[in-house]
Amino acid sequence: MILPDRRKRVTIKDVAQAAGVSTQTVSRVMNKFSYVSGETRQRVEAVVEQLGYRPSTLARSLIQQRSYTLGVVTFGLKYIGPSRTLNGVADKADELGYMLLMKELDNFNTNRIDDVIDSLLARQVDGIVWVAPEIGDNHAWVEERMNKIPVPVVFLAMRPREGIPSITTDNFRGAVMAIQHLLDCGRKKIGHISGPLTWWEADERKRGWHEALKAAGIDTSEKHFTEGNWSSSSGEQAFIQLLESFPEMDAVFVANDQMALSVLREAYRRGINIPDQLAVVGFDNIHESAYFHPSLTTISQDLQLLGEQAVQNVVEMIQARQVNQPVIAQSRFIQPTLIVRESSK
Amino acid sequence: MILPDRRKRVTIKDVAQAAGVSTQTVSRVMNKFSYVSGETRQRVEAVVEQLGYRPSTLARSLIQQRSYTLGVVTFGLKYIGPSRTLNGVADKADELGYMLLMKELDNFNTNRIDDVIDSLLARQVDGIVWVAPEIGDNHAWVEERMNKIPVPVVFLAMRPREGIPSITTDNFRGAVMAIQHLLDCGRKKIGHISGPLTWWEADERKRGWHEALKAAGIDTSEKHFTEGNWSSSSGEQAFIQLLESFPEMDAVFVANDQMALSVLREAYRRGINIPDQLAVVGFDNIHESAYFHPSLTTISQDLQLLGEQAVQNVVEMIQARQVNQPVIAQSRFIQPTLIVRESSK
DNA sequence: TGATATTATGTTATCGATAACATGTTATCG
DNA sequence: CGATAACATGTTATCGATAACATAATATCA
Repeated sequence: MILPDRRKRVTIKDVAQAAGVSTQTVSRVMNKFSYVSGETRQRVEAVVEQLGYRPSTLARSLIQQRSYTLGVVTFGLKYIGPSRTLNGVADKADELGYMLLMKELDNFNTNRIDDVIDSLLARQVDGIVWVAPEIGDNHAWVEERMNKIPVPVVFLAMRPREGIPSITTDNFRGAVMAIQHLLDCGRKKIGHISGPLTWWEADERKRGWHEALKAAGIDTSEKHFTEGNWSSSSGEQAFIQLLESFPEMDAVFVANDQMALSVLREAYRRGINIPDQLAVVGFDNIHESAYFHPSLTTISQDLQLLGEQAVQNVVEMIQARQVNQPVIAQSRFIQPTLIVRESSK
Repeated sequence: MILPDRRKRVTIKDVAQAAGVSTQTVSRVMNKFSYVSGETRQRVEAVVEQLGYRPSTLARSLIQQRSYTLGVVTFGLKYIGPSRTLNGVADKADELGYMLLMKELDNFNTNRIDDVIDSLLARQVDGIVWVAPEIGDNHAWVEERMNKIPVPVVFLAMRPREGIPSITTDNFRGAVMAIQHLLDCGRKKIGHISGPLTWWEADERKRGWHEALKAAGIDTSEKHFTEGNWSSSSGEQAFIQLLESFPEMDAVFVANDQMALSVLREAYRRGINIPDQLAVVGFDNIHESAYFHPSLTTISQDLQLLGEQAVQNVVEMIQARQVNQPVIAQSRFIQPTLIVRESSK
């Protein structure tokens, strides 16, 4: 069948006229429910097909005060973590019939955050998923302004706050699991290479390292960890530094797999056998880590799932609001899992 | 300052009433141009500030037939390539004052593609950036339907087609550069591990490998390459198979860095020295490849830039159309670069 | 100084759809 | 068989903004 030229948009009026009915009847046909006779329905449907009519979601959103669109605020999309999360968000949104209006943050100043929120609201998003992580005080605005935002918002990778919906990997528990595993392997001198400690997630992982060791009666000090910035290159530096300040170290917990990768390489260069002399545990379980040499023991977090659940959450809140149910804001944790590979034993 | 409760939206009418002017005057103040007395302007601006009024982009889009929103169609977001591209798209869109309406494809059937396009158009996107790659005949619809789509569309990672705007890394040239480099290193028996050959990009890289060798007077046959699916695990399989069918191989060009990673590992396990016995060149230049062991020689493609240029392109086409200029559809290539590291010499 | 241009503001129509209300026709039932 | 419910369709108001047109006051110039 030859499709009609779509250069000028076909509107509900065109259809109504061509079918010899009112626009209201066309609307009824398009939206299924309510009474339309079989004959009329068929006639209208035929015209719809023939003209290639698609209702304007825009116009519908305006009158219904509802857009079936979610706002997504991201940060660091060029890294794999945020994009895996975004992927989960996109899949779930699609499944539930929502589109995504995306906004990538570049830096964090509060003015800009207001703009971002406003620009999403100006387009009538029904809810917002905040994928950008908590860094420094970049979420300071949350407590103050949340109740001014007229749609549900769910935060990811944010420190749980009373009365504000959030969902995040349990970074603390993940780190504890990593340390526990190393202790089980008989290691006692466990160092840590952290992510940038302004990041809440990095801080949690470091806290897990510290607390788990403390619980095992082992003290940690400044000498036992160094700070990276998530990148492989920073990991290399951090490792070299750590070797100097903590030479007797027999295991290291690295805050992400990228940094762990360069630990593996640098260890090899220096003739440090992994895992015999030094056990290594990463965090994230990126696809490649199973193919590092040696393959990397790591804490797996399901970011895809995280994204999906966040969308599920917002949509539930949207629906609850529709029927005027009270919306309960909850903070949820998703538990990561330990994947044991060659780099530890 | 205490922000007003945003639970009920502030409209232009509220502002007009509070300021004692007509809505039109408020509109004039918001949109700068046209005559408004200084006094009135100030009064209106004060009210806008006080009520926290933000115009509804939705309503504006409806009347202006223009949304300042671009549709983005992605595929495989959980992989790093597409997300780097998306990052470029997001940055540039932001810079040019556009928002992004995102749609992630899961699989490819033509019906769904129609739906995707329709759902974007129903929201009045001003243009579309098609980030999803060409796989099999999933772009077959393009030639037939492009002229029915009433807004500019730019395709990425698509075989250039007459009259259809596209922009893509020059995969063929990249592969040729890789092979040329290996030839320059004195290698003559150069194998190839390709991506899935239904992907146009994978096919181009393979073609580059084949043609470059042919130009150097070296024949290739079925035995000299195997096919992977981009993943590290498939790369491992493909490499093992290739070692069997092409044991005398002294270099291998691998279609992406993930697969190259497992080639490095498997070679190490088998005691094959890299680069002495076997030189390895990858493709993509992912962040980690500089930290592989040995570090990986690779072809770097700037996906961020690709995304940026695509947006630049669509926006130019949108603007041209605004002033009724003819829009010239061009296919553009972005040249990749060779990064020499330890895995070849 | 009267004609015309500029400035300032308001009124009405419009974008494309649905909500709310109205009306007429056909079934159904006691 | 008359009353009421169910079905079928149309008319008008509305969402929140801007376009197009109208009007009035002031400024400018021959």
